[in-house]
Amino acid sequence: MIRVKVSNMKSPEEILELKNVKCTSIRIVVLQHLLSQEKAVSLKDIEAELTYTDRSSIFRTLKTFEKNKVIHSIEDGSGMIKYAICSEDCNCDPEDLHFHFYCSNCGKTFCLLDTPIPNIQLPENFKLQQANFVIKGLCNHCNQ
Amino acid sequence: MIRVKVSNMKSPEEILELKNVKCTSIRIVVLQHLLSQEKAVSLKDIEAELTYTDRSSIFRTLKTFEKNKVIHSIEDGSGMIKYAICSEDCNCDPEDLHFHFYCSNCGKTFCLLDTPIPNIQLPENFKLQQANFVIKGLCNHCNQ
DNA sequence: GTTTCAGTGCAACTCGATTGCAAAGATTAT
DNA sequence: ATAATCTTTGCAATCGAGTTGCACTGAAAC
Repeated sequence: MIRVKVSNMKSPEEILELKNVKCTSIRIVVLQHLLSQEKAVSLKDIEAELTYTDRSSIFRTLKTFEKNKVIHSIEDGSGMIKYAICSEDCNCDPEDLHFHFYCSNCGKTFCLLDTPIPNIQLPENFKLQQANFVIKGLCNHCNQ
Repeated sequence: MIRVKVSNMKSPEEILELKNVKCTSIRIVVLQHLLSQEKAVSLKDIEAELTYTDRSSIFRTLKTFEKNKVIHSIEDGSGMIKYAICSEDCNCDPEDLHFHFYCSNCGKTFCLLDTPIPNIQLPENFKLQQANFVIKGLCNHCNQ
C-alpha cells in the first residue's frame, strides 16, 4: 500500500500561513486541488480542472508555492513537470527526498514515501544539493 | 575519481556494426563526438559542434542509437535530454542503471558508474521497468 | 541501368514553459 | 477617506526543445 501524503489535516489557509505565503483565492483553490490528489500533478492537469482561471496564473502560483516549499516539483520523464505537496516538516533538503514512481501506462506519478532513499557515496569533492529519483514502470492499477 | 565510460577501445565503426546500425558518415561523427566526451551531452551540444550538419539529422541519429542501445538518454532536470554511450554489455535493463550527477553550476551531466544502485523495494504490485536517478549538486570542478 | 529504400537536410510545426504588460486588488502612507 | 504603491491576476505573445513532412541524395537490390 502506498502511503500518500497523509497530510496533516491542515486547511489550505493554515498551510499557506505556515509557509509565509499570502492567502489569495487562486492559491487556496490550487492548493486544495493538490491536497485532494494522491499523485503528483502537472500544470496542465490543474489547468484542466480550474477552467475559470488562467494557465499563467496557475504557473506563477506553483512557482510561488515551490519557492516557499509548499510543494516540490518532480521531473518524471513525461515531459511535464509534476507537483506534489511537501510533507509538513519538509525543507526540500536531501534528507527529505523520496522516490517517485511514474506509471508508463496511465501517466500518473506517485510519491513513494515508504521507500527509503539509500545513502549515496559520491565521488570525491562532489557536493549533493538535491536529487530526483524516478522509477518508471506499471502502477498497481495498471499492472494486471 | 569518476570512472568514465572507459569505453572499450572500439572504433565507432566497430560499435555500430556490433549494435546492428548501418555506418553512415553522420553516425560515425556523432558517435565519435559522444565517445570523446566524459559527460552526457544534449542534442544542442552536439549541434553546436557539428555545424556542417542539421539538428534533425542529429536528432534522428540519436534516436536510432537509442533504439539500438548504442546510447542511453538521461533526463537530468536541465530541461534537455542528455545522451551518453552505453557500456559494452549494456542492455539498458534496470540492472544496467547507474546514477547521473548534474552539476547545477556548469550544467554538465556525469555518469556515476561506481556508485551502485541500491535494491529498491516497490509497493505491492508495482512493476519496475526503468529508472532515472539524477543527483544534483556541484561537481568536483565547480565545488571550490 | 533502373527501381527501391534508408538516410539526410530544410523548413515548418507542436507543445509545455515562461514573460511583458496592463487591469484588478490589496496594502501603506498621507 | 484618498492617494500612492506594491502584489496578484489574466491575456496574449514569445521561447525553445523536440518532432515531423517532404523532397532530395546516395547506396543497395533487382
